[in-house]
Amino acid sequence: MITIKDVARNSGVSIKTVSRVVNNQAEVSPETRQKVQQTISQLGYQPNMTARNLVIGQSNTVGVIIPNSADYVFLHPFFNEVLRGIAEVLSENHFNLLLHLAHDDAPYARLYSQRKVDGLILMSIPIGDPNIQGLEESGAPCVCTCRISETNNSTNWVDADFAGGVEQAMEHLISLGHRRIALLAGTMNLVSVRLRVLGYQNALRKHGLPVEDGYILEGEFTSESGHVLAAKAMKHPNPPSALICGDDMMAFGAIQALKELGYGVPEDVSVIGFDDISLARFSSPPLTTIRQDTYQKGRMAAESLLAFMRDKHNAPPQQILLDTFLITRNSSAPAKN
Amino acid sequence: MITIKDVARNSGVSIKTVSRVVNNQAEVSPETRQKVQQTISQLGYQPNMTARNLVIGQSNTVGVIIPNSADYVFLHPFFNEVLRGIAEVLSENHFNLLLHLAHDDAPYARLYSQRKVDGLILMSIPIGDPNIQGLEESGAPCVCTCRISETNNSTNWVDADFAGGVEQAMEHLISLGHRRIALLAGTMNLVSVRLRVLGYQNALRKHGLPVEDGYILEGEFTSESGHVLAAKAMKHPNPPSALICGDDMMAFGAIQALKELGYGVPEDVSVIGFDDISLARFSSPPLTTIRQDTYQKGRMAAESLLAFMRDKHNAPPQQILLDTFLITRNSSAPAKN
DNA sequence: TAAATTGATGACAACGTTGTCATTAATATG
DNA sequence: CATATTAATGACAACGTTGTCATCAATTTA
Repeated sequence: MITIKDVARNSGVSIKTVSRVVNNQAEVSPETRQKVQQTISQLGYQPNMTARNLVIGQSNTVGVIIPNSADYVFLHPFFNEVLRGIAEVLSENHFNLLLHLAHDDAPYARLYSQRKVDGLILMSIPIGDPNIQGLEESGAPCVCTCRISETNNSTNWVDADFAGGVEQAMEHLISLGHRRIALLAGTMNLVSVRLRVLGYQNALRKHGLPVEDGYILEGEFTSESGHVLAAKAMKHPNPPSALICGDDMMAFGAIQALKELGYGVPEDVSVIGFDDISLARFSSPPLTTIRQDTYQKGRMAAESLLAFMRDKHNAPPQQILLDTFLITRNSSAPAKN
Repeated sequence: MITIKDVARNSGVSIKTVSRVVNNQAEVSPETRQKVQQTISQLGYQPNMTARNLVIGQSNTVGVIIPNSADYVFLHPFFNEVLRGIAEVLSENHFNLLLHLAHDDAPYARLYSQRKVDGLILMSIPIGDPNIQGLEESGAPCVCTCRISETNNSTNWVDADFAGGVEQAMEHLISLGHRRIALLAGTMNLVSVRLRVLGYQNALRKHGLPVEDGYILEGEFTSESGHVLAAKAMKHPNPPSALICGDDMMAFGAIQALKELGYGVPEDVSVIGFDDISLARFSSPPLTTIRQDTYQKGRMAAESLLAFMRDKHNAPPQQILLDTFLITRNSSAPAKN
């Protein structure tokens, strides 16, 4: 391995001068600079970042935490769009991206305490995650792509407007004449899911509609879960004429279940998804859904973290709410009666 | 920041002894060990991995390279399954995962030269990638989830059996009576695509069928491309009765195009995909496709790399071919005539 | 002309670990 | 009992950088 010493010896200067050239610092004469640069490319020298990081006391790396206990998060189609947004921003800012699966037994705060990363982006952390406390104690700069609790405003977070999105879907359905609308929600230990419920309730209240018992069904963000919950919803004594699903995967499963039960979509039952993943328009019928800009979400999360890291003392926690958009396709139609 | 010195001072031993305790080395008396461990948890000491890595001369990190010039690779649904496989194996082996988008101007060999990673996993690198040479010169341990060239056997790689998979699909279609089968391939600068073509040609030859001009269409792994190519295929003077697509996304686009042109799928035209992504069974009709175990592919790639890194000198390059499986759903049916 | 300032450079410590080797005390061996 | 061996520990160098400060020559200022 070629080190800075080799370069120094070969170009007849001190290691400090080589360091100055490598880091593009001013106080080097043009001749010396050129001589050193020539030696560097001749020897193929590359600075050892580990040594550099040790001295400057940071790693130029950001950790991205993904819960692996809930497999669907990692495998969910929206996940790589967020990740891509994050990766691009980090790359533009010459930061590395350390991808880390959260297990229960490996507290991710260690990534910071052990100086592997300078900050963390947390994706879809469930409420009550035991690692959160250790994380706060460690003092790691941190941004969540979800709120950690509904009321929390001491953390940085970037969220889609889940409540607003569901409200949009409700407005759409209500304007089509639907009055019996069920919500196939995700796991209630996610704030994003609780916010969907909030939006659902807000819309009902606004239009003076009753909150029917058994119209809010809890499940997971998978097609299987959507399948199960849709079947369950239709067994309700007063079955709904429309379903709003926690995400598009659930919606796909729900549509399949409805078809199996002999319901036409959207003739008998309207179905609305959430996310607008790239396949939403290939389902049958093409899916009406609430679009969230997941790529942008990733970019914002990374930018917010970098800004916070640069200016830890003065920066107040940033809380960013991203707009959602109703994409009307063919899975929603006027209510029958 | 608490360092090893603080722990040493607080427990009245030398830093070397603390180091021994931290690294669970044998030659420490039980009493000393306990005393030190107590101080560690009392002070909340976490070793600085940067310093450690500097001394031991490795980073315990593996880089995963994803080309970002071809966006579809990153955004492709199969990608996170591979990544998850990789991430799990690395995590099990206490390695970190550095995710890196390949741009043209940032040669990824530097990740190794600069000691940021101990080895690399390359995903879907196109033929003629200018970074490959620098990578070989750097001597970085390396595994590709694709072959870099058809004939290359000096690199480690893990591949699905693309040729065999397409051959399976061909056998299936031929047994259903199809004789006019087109291949909607991906970009020809990927070895995996060339291997698909190879499988296609093998099957034709085996059954004494002619290679019809204009039946192999080049495109991208996107639904848009599938849409365009399917339309193009059906304009052929002797239009095909079946389409084999480079991946499921293309198949979704192709099915949509066929429907728009008034063809029934599978009554008029059979369509077969590749990958069996989780949504393949939600398309309409549910998609017949060649399944590849992408999660396993990720695991194998990571395991192969770790094995190679442990034993760089003796280990010959590993070349692993993973089986594919035909999943028969409803998008393929007997030929009409 | 002498003193002060500037520019270019290098010697050396520091970052927080681990590796090497020496030292000491306790134990085993002849 | 004297010597050899083992176990436990620590002093110090090393890893490859950057930061601090000193040095020296060249220039500017008074």
